[in-house]
Amino acid sequence: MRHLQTFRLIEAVARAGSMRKAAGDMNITASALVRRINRFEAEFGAEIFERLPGGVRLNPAGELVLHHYRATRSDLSRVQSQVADLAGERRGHVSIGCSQALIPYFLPREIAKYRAEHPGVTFSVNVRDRAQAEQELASYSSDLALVFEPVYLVDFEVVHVIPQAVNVVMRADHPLAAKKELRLRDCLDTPHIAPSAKYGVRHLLDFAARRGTRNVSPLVETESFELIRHYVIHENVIGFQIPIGLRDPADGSLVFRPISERDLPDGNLILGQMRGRALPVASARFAMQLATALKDYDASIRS
Amino acid sequence: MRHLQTFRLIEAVARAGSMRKAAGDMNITASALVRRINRFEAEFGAEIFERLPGGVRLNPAGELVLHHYRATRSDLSRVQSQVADLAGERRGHVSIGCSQALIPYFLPREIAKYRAEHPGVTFSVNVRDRAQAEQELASYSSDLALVFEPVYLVDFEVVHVIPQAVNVVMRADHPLAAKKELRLRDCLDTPHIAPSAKYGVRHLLDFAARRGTRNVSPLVETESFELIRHYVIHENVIGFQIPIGLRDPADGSLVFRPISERDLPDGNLILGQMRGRALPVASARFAMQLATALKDYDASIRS
DNA sequence: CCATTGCGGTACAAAAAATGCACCACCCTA
DNA sequence: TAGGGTGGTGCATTTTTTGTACCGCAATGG
Repeated sequence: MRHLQTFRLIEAVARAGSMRKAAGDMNITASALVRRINRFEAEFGAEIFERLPGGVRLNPAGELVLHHYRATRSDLSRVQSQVADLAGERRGHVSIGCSQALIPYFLPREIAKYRAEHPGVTFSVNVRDRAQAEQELASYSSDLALVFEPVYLVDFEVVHVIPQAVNVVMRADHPLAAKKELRLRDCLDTPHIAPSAKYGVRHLLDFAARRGTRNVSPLVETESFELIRHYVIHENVIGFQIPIGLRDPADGSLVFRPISERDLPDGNLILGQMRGRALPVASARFAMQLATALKDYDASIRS
Repeated sequence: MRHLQTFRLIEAVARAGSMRKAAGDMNITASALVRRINRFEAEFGAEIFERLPGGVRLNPAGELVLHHYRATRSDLSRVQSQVADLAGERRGHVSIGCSQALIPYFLPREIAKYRAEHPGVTFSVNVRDRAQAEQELASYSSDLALVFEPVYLVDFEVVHVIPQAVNVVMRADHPLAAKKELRLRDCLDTPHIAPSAKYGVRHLLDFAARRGTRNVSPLVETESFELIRHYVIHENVIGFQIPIGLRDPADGSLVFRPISERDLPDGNLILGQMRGRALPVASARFAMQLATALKDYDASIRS
């Protein structure tokens, strides 16, 4: 939609922090860009950038303008999506920010299932930590967030929530594998590998450990749960993950055991969107499918 | 804002029902207009007008596009208003659709009071019946509605409400003027002049009369409450109006008496806006002032 | 301390886009 | 069947936008 071009340029300038850089990014001359910005400011009635030596920065008015643009763009794409729906084309794009645990099993299955019915719908899936996922909802960078233990910013609206207990991941021959349920102290006493602090699993572990005046002291700390799953095969230590990110391997080499609820409360896996936003048709339908799938999944692991 | 020009043209075409007429209205050639519309449809990905012999009409997709435009325009003007507020200019425009009763006394006083503090703010005030007022909120044609007994469409959000009893208006020498409070049957038995059916006062009267198996049979039926107030001076009949549209004249020629609540329940005078819409700063502030004024007014007539 | 570098901004010509004019095919109506 | 209305289109013209080459300025780095 060409009538939003100026806003796209404004966004690029805000991102680049410099008109000349932004001009390069947008394949345009700096002079043309400068004039578009200046003309917009004149027409709009106020400056939207602070001119600093060495670049520019959005001022508060500019923040408002940028937010208006993002809301407009989002609403327009919603309209286009609804129109495509009207015409029976059922096209669209769904953009999701999610925790790592959803990557290996849950989301691939759900996306494939959705695309089987609506082949015209495309997806973007990005791993984001709890804060990032919510921030991207607010900037209309993604339509949905599916995160473990979100931080609950003001604009976060919960669509569906299921509880998930933190599980211990280890080799089948690990001493602790014999027990059906583990105590937190056993886990902390044995060598362990843990995710870094910005993830919900670690957050819950830290909180529970501190309550028992203990500390999580991982021998390896990582941002990758995939690393955790694979590392425990090579060195016989324990790792942590939530069940939705785990599946018994065919060779039985890995086992998972929940940590007793006495020590560690269940965390929440939450599907959310930006508060008050009208999602595009495809995203809204997919969110509904996800909510159903989460509900069924939760029912299945409880039975 | 020039980037919305195409949408303005679309709106004009939708209003005119013909591209050539719209082209005339917008001081542009039909050819230019046709090409802009066609280019927009190509870019948008779908037709937004039905081509009929003898003109064009918005199709459902077009309705969505037009609604998007109105929402966008409204949000943009909200942003501009907020920015002006940031800059301490305190400019803006407030657009109100209201019932006739508010015209003579209440709104002029409140608007003057507001403008005394914010001289940069301009107003448009239009008399609308109950359905129109709400419909104009939905199309972003007005920011606020202040109506007696609204019909409550889905998108109507109540900001403040006060009860108002239907009053009888008559000359001081009318026989019924002797009583402090009138019964409905007395009013229906005496010659009366009444507003037409689309107004809340008549709606309440009709409803109450039918309950008593009676009929409102006005000797003059009018859409103008001003006519009612003046007519009862010339022919000694009774008329109806709500208190907020009435004030004792200096010469004591007119008197007002409430109809007993046993016969006629109080109606609601309601200040509302479009559901979920973020109003421009000036409109939001004025709505708050109106709510306070209504509350004070209600308290004063009860004491 | 002065040359260099990168910044936003601007004059002028070239390129691109929008517009106006004349005209077409079409459909309804008188 | 003729006439007036509709949406749509080729072409020359006008308006707008862009690119090139600059300017003045402030920070930076030898």
